[in-house]
Amino acid sequence: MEHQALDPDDPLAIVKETLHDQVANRIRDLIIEGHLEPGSRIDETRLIERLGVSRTPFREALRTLAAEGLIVIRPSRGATVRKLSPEEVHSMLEVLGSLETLAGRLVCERASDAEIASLLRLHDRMIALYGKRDRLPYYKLNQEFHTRLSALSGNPTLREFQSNIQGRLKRIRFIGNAREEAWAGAVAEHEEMAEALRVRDGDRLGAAMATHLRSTWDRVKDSV
Amino acid sequence: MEHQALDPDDPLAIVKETLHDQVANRIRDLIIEGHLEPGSRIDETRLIERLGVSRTPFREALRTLAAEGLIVIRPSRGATVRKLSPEEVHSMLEVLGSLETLAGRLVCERASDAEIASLLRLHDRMIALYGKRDRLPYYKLNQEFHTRLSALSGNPTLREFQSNIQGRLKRIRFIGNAREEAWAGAVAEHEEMAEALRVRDGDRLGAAMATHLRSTWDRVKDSV
DNA sequence: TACCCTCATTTTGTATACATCATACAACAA
DNA sequence: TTGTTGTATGATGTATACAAAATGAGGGTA
Repeated sequence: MEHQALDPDDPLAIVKETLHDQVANRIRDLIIEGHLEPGSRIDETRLIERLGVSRTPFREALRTLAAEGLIVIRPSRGATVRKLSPEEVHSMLEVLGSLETLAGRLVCERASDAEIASLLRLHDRMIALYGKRDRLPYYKLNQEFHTRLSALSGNPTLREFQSNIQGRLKRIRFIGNAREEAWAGAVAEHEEMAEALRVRDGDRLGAAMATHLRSTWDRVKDSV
Repeated sequence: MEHQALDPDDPLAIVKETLHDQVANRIRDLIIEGHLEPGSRIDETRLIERLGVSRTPFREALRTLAAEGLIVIRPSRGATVRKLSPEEVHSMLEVLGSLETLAGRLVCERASDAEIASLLRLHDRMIALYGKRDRLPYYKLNQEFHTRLSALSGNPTLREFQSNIQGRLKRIRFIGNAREEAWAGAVAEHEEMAEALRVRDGDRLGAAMATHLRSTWDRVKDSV
């Protein structure tokens, strides 16, 4: 007899997480939080010791992260945290722009009124945080806004890739809003996105997303 | 003293490939060639035996393939070849359309005349093969055309994602051109793409790519 | 017949041991 | 010196051993 297929949305389901998944998540966090710097070597022995796992799940996690583009493994030479060149960052923002433009159009076509309302609520909370210049929560909500927008496109592949690129750029984009006028610019672009959402104008929202991501490049290009 | 960074173009360089890379490539081929059917279980024991490797590199390869979206691993339940729902196929073609639209525009902006000429030569060879109804070589050249177009966009991220989606859809798209009129339609779309390339009209090429991938969905949707 | 149990078997997850390779450094030669 | 070769050390790659979990086949009960 086979078990029922697990429904990941079922709140009763016990989510079983294997060690390599836990390790992968942990290392992802270490990279994002800056404990592992881009370009730096990942010392297997030391990290294994600190994480308290054996090499097998650890190395499997490394393979996953490599496939995700977060680290680079060179045969017999170990793994390093991937260091993005400015060109690579630009290329990612270019692709992200294309993806989120599509997401914007799809959301206006397919999302329910309730879903759009929830996006707008997220937006309002972001604006409130901007008013208080509360940078970290704003940043997190901003990430969530883009993630949700992609999710609500109803296109799982779009969602997957958006999430992947966002993951690769997480650290860099955090730096982006450091300057006050850059942050103000981003907020203005978000206002335009929110307005397009309110009137469900897919082309307008798409254009706003494209503009937003081109501007994002302008905001971060000097710090990469 | 550190080794010289390997120049992959140096014909003298010994390309070192670890076992898990070889295994990953091998399994990719097995999936594409249909020896491992979508939805079917991947029997670790048996496959390991036939490949002649131990479990460690094999399982690392599985992790890589899972991150690429080719297989699905459920904790304690083993791996299965990912079976795409029609919705997923559609979502991938939608994203691929968006990516290749961007690629088309970028190629017209950035590629050299020689590069565009090489794309057009590829196109001409495809047409010749279509004239002979030589399906397998046509299919392969077609894949290469799309791959090269993405590469010539000069955007490495675009290239990476295009390649990923193309890999996931390889089997399905092969089925697509089975019917004669479907194939003829694809060829007509490629003629339009070639013409846009000749005159370096980025918007026109982008539009042609978008149309092409929407039509691809129409061609494959009944067989997924 | 349908529905649990139980337990052997198989399969998967993890740890560890062994093999191979890169790197650093010392000894030597030019 | 300067460059080259040999060698030790540590890190990476792979195989195997052991642990834990899932699966499946009876066998009993309602």
